[in-house]
Amino acid sequence: MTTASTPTWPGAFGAEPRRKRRALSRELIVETALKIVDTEGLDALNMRRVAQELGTGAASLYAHVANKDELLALLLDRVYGDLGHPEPDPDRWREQAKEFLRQQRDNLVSHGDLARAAMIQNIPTSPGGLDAAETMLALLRAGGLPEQVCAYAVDVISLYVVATALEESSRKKPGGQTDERQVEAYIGGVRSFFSSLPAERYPLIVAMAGALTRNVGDERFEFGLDLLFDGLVAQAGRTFD
Amino acid sequence: MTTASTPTWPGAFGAEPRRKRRALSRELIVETALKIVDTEGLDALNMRRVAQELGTGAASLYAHVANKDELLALLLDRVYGDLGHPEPDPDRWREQAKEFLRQQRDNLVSHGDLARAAMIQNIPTSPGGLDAAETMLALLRAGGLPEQVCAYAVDVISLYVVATALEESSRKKPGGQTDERQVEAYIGGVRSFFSSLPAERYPLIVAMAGALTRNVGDERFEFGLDLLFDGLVAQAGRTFD
DNA sequence: GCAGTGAGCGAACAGCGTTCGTTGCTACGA
DNA sequence: TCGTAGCAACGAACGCTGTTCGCTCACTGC
Repeated sequence: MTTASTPTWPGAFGAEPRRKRRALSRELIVETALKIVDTEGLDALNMRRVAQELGTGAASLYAHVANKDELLALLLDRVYGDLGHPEPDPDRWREQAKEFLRQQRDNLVSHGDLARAAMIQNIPTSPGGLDAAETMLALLRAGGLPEQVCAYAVDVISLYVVATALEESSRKKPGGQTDERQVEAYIGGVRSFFSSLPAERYPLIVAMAGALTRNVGDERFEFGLDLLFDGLVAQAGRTFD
Repeated sequence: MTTASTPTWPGAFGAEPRRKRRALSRELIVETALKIVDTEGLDALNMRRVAQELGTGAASLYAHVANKDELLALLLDRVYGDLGHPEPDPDRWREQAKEFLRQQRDNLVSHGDLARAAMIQNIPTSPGGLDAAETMLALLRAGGLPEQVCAYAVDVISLYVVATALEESSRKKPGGQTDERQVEAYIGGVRSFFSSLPAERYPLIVAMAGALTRNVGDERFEFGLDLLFDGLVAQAGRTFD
């Protein structure tokens, strides 16, 4: 059931941290799980760890959350729920859409490698995910694109955002803050790997090692966005059936 | 080490299936694992299951394979190794590239939900993956696209292929063959879910439920390919630095 | 014919998600 | 004010996972 009974909260907030019976709730569990993902990464997230953080046992969580998959879905829903939903303006739809997607990506990368969970869950079924899809569809429709083009496009685009977020997050240790040194070291490692390959077999990869690992701010992400929207506009005249 | 010592193969092929000491090898293990993924899906793949299939224990596999991650990498490498690599023709580069990507996708979807493993492994480091990247780069360069555009594009494109394969495979039960009935049932379920949503909050999703779940052959995949290549050509004039 | 080497292997470990049966607090009715 | 019903919380356990540890023993080179 989605409606958890309202949690009782006896006494002042945080007054008795070690009272025997803590007041658990979906929200508290999701909050705690998100904190773990933020600081230690998705791999460190397990039911026992969440329970430990709440000073209880894993079994207690199952009164509020069906299973780990549902917990992950709730995490994603929470992250997608943090998005602002602009009013579509036909004159600015493209920039609005790009801004919306930037926000979506930033939200994801700010929560460790949570994007990895989003990658598996391909079709949005949670309120937050549906809200995001609805907003994106509205922006595309505001651009005057045909219905079927919008339908196909919304899939490709959100896929790109999630995948980019995943790639971005994989460059950072689960530690947390954007240590520029860390990212640079990772990129450098990949570049030297490409450079070290046999040039007879991989001439282009070797020659383009620099271009392939270029990492200047959000240039890569922005390139993909422009590519997608240019392609989208070019496909606008396409007919179906 | 990548060079496994040449496996001894005593007697005729399959002559003594129940001799005490089986001749294991990387190839045999990979082959067996791939068979399991094909027939039962990626979730059913574990070391004990592979060992059981080979009539031995899980521990025996670790003499040939470092760990499960390496096994997955080997599986992916094998699948990517099955690709044909066309000679780039500047007059036909776009159609060649599209055909190459279709092949890539078909290879992936023909092996259950193996694409899920490919999704995590973002940067190709195995011979097969590098071969695919090299070929794709050659095709893009044959199109006369700038170096940095090719570098960014090869990432976005291969991402799209893998993600599409993943989505496709998630529509089938691990059972195996493309049961059209099954896919239709899945799609229908998603469509009716979209239709059943509250129209006040999700007007576009409800109205476009049909378009969003349209599944006519490879139209969806081809749409994405055309979108990407149109966008790519549009981005060709872009300058960097 | 024999010693030595290393693959094969059973057993075990630590960790995972999840379930079971019990406990004990809390809110409510008598 | 007391008793009790209901249910969240909980410890322990189950079955599964990937992986490691030594022992065994068949094959190889001498």
